[in-house]
Amino acid sequence: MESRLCLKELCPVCGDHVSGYHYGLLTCESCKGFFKRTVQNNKQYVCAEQQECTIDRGQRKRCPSCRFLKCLHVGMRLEAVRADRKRGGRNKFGPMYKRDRALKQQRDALIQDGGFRLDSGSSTHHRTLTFTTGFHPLPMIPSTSLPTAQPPHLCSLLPSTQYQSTSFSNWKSQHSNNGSPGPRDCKSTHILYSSRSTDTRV
DNA sequence: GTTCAAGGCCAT
DNA sequence: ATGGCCTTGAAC
Ligand SMILES: [Zn+2]
Ligand SMILES: [Zn+2]
Repeated sequence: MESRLCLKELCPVCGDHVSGYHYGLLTCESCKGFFKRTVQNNKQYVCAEQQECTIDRGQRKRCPSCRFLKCLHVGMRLEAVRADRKRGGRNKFGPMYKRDRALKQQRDALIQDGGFRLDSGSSTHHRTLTFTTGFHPLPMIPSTSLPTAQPPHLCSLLPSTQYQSTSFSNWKSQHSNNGSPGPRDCKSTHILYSSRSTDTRV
């Protein structure tokens, strides 16, 4: 029942339970970590099939390539991964997370408020919609999750291509190497100046 | 002082 | 490499 005490949403990537907002939307803890590792270490995956692998709780480990692709397709944002690796604080998505939460919360309130529970026959009298919280009648719920966000066209999201967008997307060092699978050593090698990029954490 | 998402740690 | 849990820290 309670939407907050359980977060009954499912991860749009793998279907596992979400643990909160991560890099732009609600995802599970594992996909959060996977996305972070992938972007931070500039991992390059190659699908052994045709980029059509099923990503679910039990198979998400099987094809990192399709998993990362799906991460991007569902809207996880590269720019939410900090190139400078600074911890804590709030990024520019903070307000959006808050609004998205409010939307979901209100939607839930409507549903539980008899929104879709049409009286099972009998009384033909219209029930007065009492908004417990005193909210105004919402025009309509767009149903989509993050409407106000500006989803970059999927084209520019693909890591396989050269050009990236911004922030971490300067893609650090795509030129770092070829052949050797190890971008690694991000810990010892402090890459990049403290670039501010699009991450507006002032 | 509280939030809570972003990064770090480390046992699988 | 994965993912559960921990620490951090600007916004509120
Ligand atoms: Zn997931
Ligand atoms: Zn695949």
